[in-house]
Amino acid sequence: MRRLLDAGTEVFSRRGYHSARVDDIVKTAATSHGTFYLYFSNKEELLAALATEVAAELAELAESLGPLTPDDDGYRELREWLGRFADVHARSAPIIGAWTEAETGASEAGRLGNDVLGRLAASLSERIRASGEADVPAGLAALAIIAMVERFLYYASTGIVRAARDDVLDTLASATHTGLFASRPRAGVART
Amino acid sequence: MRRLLDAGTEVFSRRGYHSARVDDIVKTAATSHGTFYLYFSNKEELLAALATEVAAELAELAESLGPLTPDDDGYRELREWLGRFADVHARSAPIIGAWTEAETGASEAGRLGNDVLGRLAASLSERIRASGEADVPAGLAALAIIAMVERFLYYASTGIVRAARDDVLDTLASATHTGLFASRPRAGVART
Amino acid sequence: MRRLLDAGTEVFSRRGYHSARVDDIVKTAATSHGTFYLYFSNKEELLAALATEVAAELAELAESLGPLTPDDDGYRELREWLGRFADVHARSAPIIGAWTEAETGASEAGRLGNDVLGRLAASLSERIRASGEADVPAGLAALAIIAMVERFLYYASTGIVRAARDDVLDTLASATHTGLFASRPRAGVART
Amino acid sequence: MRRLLDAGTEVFSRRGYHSARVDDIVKTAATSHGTFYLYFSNKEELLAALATEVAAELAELAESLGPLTPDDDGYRELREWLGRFADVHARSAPIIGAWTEAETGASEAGRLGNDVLGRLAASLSERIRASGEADVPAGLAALAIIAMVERFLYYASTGIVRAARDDVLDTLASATHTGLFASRPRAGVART
DNA sequence: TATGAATGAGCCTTCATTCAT
DNA sequence: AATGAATGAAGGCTCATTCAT
Repeated sequence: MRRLLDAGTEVFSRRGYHSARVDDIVKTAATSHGTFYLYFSNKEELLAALATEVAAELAELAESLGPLTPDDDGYRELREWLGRFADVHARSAPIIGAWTEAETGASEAGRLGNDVLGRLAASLSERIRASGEADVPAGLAALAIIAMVERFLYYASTGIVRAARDDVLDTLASATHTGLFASRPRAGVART
Repeated sequence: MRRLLDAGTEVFSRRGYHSARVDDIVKTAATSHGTFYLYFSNKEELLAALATEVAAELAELAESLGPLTPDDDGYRELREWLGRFADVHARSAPIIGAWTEAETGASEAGRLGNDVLGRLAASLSERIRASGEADVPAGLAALAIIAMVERFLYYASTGIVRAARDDVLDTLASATHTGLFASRPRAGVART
Repeated sequence: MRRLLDAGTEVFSRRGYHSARVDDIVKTAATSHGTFYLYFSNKEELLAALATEVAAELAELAESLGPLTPDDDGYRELREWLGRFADVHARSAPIIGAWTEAETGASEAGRLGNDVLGRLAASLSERIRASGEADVPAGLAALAIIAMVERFLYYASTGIVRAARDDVLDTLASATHTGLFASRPRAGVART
Repeated sequence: MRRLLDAGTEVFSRRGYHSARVDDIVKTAATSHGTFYLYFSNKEELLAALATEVAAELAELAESLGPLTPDDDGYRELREWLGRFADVHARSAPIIGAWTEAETGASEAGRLGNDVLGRLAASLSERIRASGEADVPAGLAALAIIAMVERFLYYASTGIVRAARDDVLDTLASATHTGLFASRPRAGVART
């Protein structure tokens, strides 16, 4: 069962939902089709289990963020957290991608994404609020930061961004810290 | 042929690559399977054509960005450009998603993404450099900003972020402008 | 499509519903799986189509019964009709058997049997009533006669009854005619 | 083992041969797959055992028929016997049906049916012969009567015939008694 | 150019049977 | 004797692609 989950992670990550054949998973796990359907009632259910695992990891990650401050301590905390984010992201992104592709109904997938990302954003907002600083970003801004982190890590994993891990993390930490503590809303400027 | 391209856009956008059946496309276009294979030698080729179209639109978008300055004019320019980005993104994202899902080999897909995103990032860098301001972000930072814009628009389209279009654009313009002109690299802080 | 129906008749008759493989049917019809599913959305639907055909044949058979009288003319009419019954039964029984085995829900199957058998029994009752004779059998008795005919033909087809076609028909005609015109209800006799 | 036989009776009766899963039987019997294959070498063998049991019951039933006479005593005897037939039939018919569906080769199934039904018909003939009456029906006619009884009980069990048990038995007793003592062969009438 | 009926390889899923404990 | 996890052959169904008209 663990073997099937691991095999599923590997195969879904490599091929996505539709291209992943149960046969691949079963061969990777070195079991039989029968065993697969003993533990999961279909291909989608295995993916759902993986998505759930991954969502839990991300939720835990959200909790692991310490208090953020404008000073170097805050920066360091952020940068370390982003390092952990990068690790979790490497495992979770392909699974969430496959889950989105499977679209068990946008409802499920949407809810998963909503929950997880919302929790990450909430963590960010909360940790700064805890530091008592001004310029606390609205939920929207926190989500924008999460968006940047998530997508940039994806660029890095794809090779669209070709940079060393440390440079990637520095860039993100810097941009994020700036975004959190130096945002200057321009609401006054006319929209067109 | 145009009808097939449009039908492809619609169906690939709604269902992704694997779930889109040639039959769906053909019915949407009100033609026959035979005609489909008269113009495209297979399902993937139609998608490739769409991806190319979409890449061209994004390239054009990249060119349409005016000079960026730290002042309100620069902000306004940025905000307007982001409005156009949002429009193009709405059409292009599902196609690029489908193209990624199809992954005729990461090579093609990667190259496409690389080209397009690189061009967008290059535009950003260039436009600021043109304004003669300091703090010109490295290519990496420009890509981080693109990442944020792209993903945040995706959040908005999915409903993960539930906000009015103007709020979404304000948030992005603000974060982007800040990122471009107020970045304070922390290279000095020790990594852990 | 006709080829598929004929192939279905042959294969379902020989093997029943569950043992009949779509592959057998398709090979017998000299077509492909694709074609099969072009005309029928699944194995069961083909059988349903056959059951409907067969039900129509039986309904027609019910109508083809002429007036029955106690005399030799009536006997002759009955005997001829039974001959036609035997022919139709030979084709219909295996299909109805397969249909029962498939049990699309006893509802459908039950309804089919009910309709068809009810119509046959109604024909019998009606034709005698038309002859103005006494001893008109109740619907129940008419059904008992149909039961006998149906099952006895089955015995004959299976080899449980090993007799020439004419002997089988004589036996049935005789028993039926007697049953219709010489029934002596014993309602007065105490039940135990 | 008894538990397995009972479970088999229940499950085969409810679902027929092919739709009955060994798992269902094993769960109903509250044992394991391993135990199943300890007593029966395969699914079919369990059914065969049940068919044999049922055949024995029917053979016993055949023996239990007393002497038949044209008078009310004979009628009463017949009617009582039919009551016992109805009971045995309720248990045996689904099993024989499943056995037919399994058709380990028509040979086995045919032989079983042949034996059992032949024995029932023989009993009927014999009991009348014993009464010394004329018009002793040929084996064929006796089988026709058995056919009627069997099938009519089936109609009643299915709901095709919707009548109270007593009405069903009265109808059968009446028709049978008539058939046995009032048959007027029409061998003289020309066949067409 | 256009059509759409036909094809068949491929994949998901089931379930009778086995065997190590 | 009993267990039940594991096996894998078998079969229903889909859908991209072809080709005769």
